[in-house]
Amino acid sequence: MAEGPTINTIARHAGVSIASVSRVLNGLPTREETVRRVLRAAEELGYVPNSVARSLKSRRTNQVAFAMADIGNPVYLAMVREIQPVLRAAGYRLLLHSTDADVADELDVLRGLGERYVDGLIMIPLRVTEGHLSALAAARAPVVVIGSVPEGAGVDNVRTDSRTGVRLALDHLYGLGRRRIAFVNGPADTVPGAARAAAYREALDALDLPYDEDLVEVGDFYRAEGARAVRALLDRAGDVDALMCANDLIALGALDVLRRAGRRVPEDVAVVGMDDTDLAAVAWPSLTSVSLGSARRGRAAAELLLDRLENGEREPRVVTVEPRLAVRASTVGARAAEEYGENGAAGEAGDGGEGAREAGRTAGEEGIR
Amino acid sequence: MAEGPTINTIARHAGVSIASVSRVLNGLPTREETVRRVLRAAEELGYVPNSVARSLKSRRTNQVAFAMADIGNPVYLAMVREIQPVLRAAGYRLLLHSTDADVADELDVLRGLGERYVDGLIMIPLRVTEGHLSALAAARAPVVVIGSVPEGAGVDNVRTDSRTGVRLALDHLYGLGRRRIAFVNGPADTVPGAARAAAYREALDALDLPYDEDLVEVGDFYRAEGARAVRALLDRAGDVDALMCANDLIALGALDVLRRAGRRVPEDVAVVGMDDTDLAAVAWPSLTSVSLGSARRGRAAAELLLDRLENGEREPRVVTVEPRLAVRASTVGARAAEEYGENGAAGEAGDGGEGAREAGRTAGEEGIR
DNA sequence: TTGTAGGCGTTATCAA
DNA sequence: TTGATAACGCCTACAA
Repeated sequence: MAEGPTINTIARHAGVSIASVSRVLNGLPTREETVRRVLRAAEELGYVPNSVARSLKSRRTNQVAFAMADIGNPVYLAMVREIQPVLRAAGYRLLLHSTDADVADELDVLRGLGERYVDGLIMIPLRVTEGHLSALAAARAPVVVIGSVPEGAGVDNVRTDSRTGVRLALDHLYGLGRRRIAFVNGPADTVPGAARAAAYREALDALDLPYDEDLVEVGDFYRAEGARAVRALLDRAGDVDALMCANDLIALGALDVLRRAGRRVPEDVAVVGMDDTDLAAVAWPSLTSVSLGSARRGRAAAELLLDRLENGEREPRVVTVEPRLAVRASTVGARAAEEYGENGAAGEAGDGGEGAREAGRTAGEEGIR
Repeated sequence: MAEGPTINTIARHAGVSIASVSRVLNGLPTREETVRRVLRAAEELGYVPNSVARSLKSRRTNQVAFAMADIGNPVYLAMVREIQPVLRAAGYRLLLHSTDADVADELDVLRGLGERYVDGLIMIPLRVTEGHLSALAAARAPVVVIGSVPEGAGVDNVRTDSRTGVRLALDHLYGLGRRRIAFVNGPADTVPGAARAAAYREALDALDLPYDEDLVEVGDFYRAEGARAVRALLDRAGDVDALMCANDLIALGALDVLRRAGRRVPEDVAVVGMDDTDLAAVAWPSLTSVSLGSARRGRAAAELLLDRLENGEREPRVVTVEPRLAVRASTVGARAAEEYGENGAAGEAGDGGEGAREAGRTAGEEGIR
């Protein structure tokens, strides 16, 4: 761990000034003889430029941060997987912040931009408070927010459209002849919780189905909670023939409970999840799920940020990613599901940007394919 | 995005020297009046110290990098989830490198340490070449390697023991009365592939079971390949009564094929995976899997690195994480599996360090629980 | 073509 | 207790 050589060391070694060293290293016009001597010295000494010093001078770190609640969440994970290569290709390193869905943490991250340890930030706030808006306005580096943010927040914004998403699912279920379509939501006081609840009512309306309180259960966005909620639902409304779940984990819990209750999926009860995570394809029966385009949102966010880093002064932009329905066995049965193709959704990563990259052979430690 | 204030700005504002500003900001003894003026100016100007300048001076970045093949891989993901909070608690930011399992990339990361953009590195090399060894020896910052590394490599090292892992699985299967235990491996020329192949032979030996070439199939570490391999196996050795799969994805592929072939799991064929990823608990039937302690390995690596950052000169240390068997339905049946507890393995995160942290409510975008 | 010198924002030393 | 000043490693006018 010897102290590394600096341009000073090289200058001495090569018998030139540090300015010449810098010039050579940056490819500025220099006498050939000098170039040779500098390069040789650099080579011999194993010189590597100090990025911190360079950053201080250039005011760029070539680092970008991504802040989300928890990297263990498959939705955020899908985003990271897209964000990382895009940034990397542009020469940026990726820094990860797990905010644990804590508002104070999120605000800290925003204020932390003043430390200038990154050139920009992609963030998914749990919810958007007043504090967020003022912190965003005062941010000392470009920020891209994933998740809806009010007009005039002054930041680039990537959204999805859960309204349409829920609508796709309910239309699908309706088309399959389902009429008693229950809804299992997460907490109503979260942004997505509220949005999805509203979307459910709207979709029912559009289909001319009555809104029945007995068919709605609110729990949390976890598997165990999903199970609990579905048990409650079945007790209360034994005639449900479809479950719209506010995310895939809830849906997995639903599958567990239905299986134990002896209800066949999808014959007796069809189940739809949301987010179209990797888990949907692994579940049995495989899970029909509304894709909210996590990967595409991640990619879009990265691209917006890069663009803004080149071009700091353009107007803030809003990108909306359209939801899709990934049809699988939990609504149409295993046989039909195969006809839809292996996973229903048409290439989540979109536009030739392949989501699941070839990872070579990691031997027992591989991503899903 | 106005240029931020520096200690110079504050000094002018407060009518003191930059030295005084620095002192106050660092809590060094200062006259109270001066403290007040500096703090007020800092407050008014919204001063935030520039971490780049600070790093240049202090020669510490408070950043640590984690380099693995692909963050989408559930095994690495489990590691990141442990590494992140440990580092964060110690005041370090986490930087992510996806090497795509490319040796050249890995070496680049090691050489890149010379840029001093991080204080240390945790890395999982795909395989350990000569190049790795010399790059490790020349590394300009402390490195912790996850995965076996030869004695004398001079770096901290976290390992698992796949030998024992496979042994646990085969003992379990044997105990259930299985005698025709096939093995589905990934490429034999990878480190884990080779290790697991050897472990399988050894475990057979220990059980006095014959090694039967027909019972071994080599493919890749993916679900589709696992499916292919198992089809081949069934064609060739229809009497297999158990499948030892070299990772969970292969095992998932196996479940698909068995289901289609009308073989009941576990009644006709028991299936064991490896790595005990989140997917194992989601699969149906839920998958018995050898846990190689991904989370614990991650945590151990982070702790080793932190220790070394405090104490640069101690001897390199080797930590070995013991494998465990997570028994689930794919070997003992759904009913019995429940008696083992929800997922068989006794708290993978170990030692009170809870792996699956409460993530609050992320509303539709949650990790598995 | 090259070298000297100043500055990026901090910290730390040394006089005053 | 405070201020001037010199680093940290690099880049870049500007002068030679």
